[in-house]
Amino acid sequence: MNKYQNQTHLLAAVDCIIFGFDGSQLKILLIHRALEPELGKWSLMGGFIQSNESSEQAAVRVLKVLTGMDGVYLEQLYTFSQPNRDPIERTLSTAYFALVDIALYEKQISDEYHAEWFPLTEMPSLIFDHESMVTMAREKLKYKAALHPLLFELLPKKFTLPQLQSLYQSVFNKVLDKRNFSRKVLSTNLLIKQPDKDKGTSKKGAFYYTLNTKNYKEDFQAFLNIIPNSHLL
Amino acid sequence: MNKYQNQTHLLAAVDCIIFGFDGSQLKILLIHRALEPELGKWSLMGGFIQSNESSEQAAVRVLKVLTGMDGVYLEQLYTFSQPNRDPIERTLSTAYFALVDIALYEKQISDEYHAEWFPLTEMPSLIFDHESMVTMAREKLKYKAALHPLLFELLPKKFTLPQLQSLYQSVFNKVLDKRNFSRKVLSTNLLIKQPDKDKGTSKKGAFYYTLNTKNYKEDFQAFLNIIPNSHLL
DNA sequence: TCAAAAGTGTTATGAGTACACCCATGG
DNA sequence: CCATGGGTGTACTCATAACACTTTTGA
Repeated sequence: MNKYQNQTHLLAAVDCIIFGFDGSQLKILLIHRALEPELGKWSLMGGFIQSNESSEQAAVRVLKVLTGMDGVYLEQLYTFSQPNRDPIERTLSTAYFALVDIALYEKQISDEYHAEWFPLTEMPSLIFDHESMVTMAREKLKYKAALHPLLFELLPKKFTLPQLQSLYQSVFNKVLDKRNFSRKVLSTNLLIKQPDKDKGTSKKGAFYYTLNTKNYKEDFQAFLNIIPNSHLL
Repeated sequence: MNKYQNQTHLLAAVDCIIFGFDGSQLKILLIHRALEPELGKWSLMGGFIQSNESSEQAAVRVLKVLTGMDGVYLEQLYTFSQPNRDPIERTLSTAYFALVDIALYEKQISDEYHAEWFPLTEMPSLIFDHESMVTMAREKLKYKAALHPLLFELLPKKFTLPQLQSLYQSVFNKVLDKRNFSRKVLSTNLLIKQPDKDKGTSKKGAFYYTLNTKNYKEDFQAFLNIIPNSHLL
């Protein structure tokens, strides 16, 4: 059968907003753009969708090729489609946001891939509409993390309650009461206490926990309320 | 400057999942597809993105041209990108979902535009991946309506509490207690009681309410809890 | 021995839920 | 006058939020 007649063909790309947490602050991974225009400026990780792949597959490929990351949390965010968003040629971009354990990639990335982690508070200006993408991704992260146990994706396999609390405090920019926090988190039955402690940040040491992955998968849709409602947005 | 070299160009389309409420059930608006392939089968309202418009603008245009609708609630849902989703030619489709007051368009649409409202329970099979789009749209509607005062978009300017409750019950497929429902809804300060009554469904008549549009816009991000948490998903 | 972080318990308030009766009116 | 749907109040339970002291141990 014939192709559709007289329709505008255009390019389709993906861009990834990659969040990491280093134990005290949220960071985002950026690269120096390798293409004209805007070569050398800071940019999200992105690439064009190839003819045989979906946008999800393109996002996975881009992450793998540009950072070595594999198997990280990835979620479609929004498709940006302003006709002039790329000055060279009309390009539609579907943004994905990714959550990674920064420790797994921190060294590797700056050495091999010439990318850089920026604290969200110190992010440089970005090309095209990438700053809107980041803004939207931050909002979605807050929104979704308030309702679902999403932030564990940012932590190592073993983590402590103080680490987890510090992560929530960074994302929501709120100080939380540790007694209420630990009671709520533990009441979800998502955590399994480990026998060993992290002695890195205190003399007493803090017990490690791991995710109960079975409950995690089943309860992902469950509503958490780690954050009091009134602080949600 | 030159165009990007050696990249795959493709078509980009929008498809709209249009929800309406007729007072007792949720409905979706479908049309007979006007193009080969699958000419004559049921389909969502859609169209290709033109060279000078964003996908949002394309969705607004499609709605206007295919149904006469204007100024309705419209929100980007997801971009569907399987390489073979359209058998004729690679086409990326960004799905939008729309909420409309069915009464404003019910007659006009079937007479002028040959589209048809289907109860969600009696939806025919659809072309391409349109059924996945509808499934995702229904989930998002439920999710978002549980947290935000979204469903008012489906009602006329003046509506009664029994109508509103019936709408929530349809969306969540749950019977709600009318005493608790009215207390919660009224406590949001989103409703303004009108002096007149709708005598259509009872002898006593039910008071009309209108939206407090100022509070509505300000509080849209507020979390509602009309639906008890445990029934959310 | 002391400084610094980890860990834990109680109480008060408010939200959520279950539940039943009276009201207004058209036929 | 009565059947039908509209409208309202109360009491119980449970989740939330505020709050302070003890424990551990390396330096």
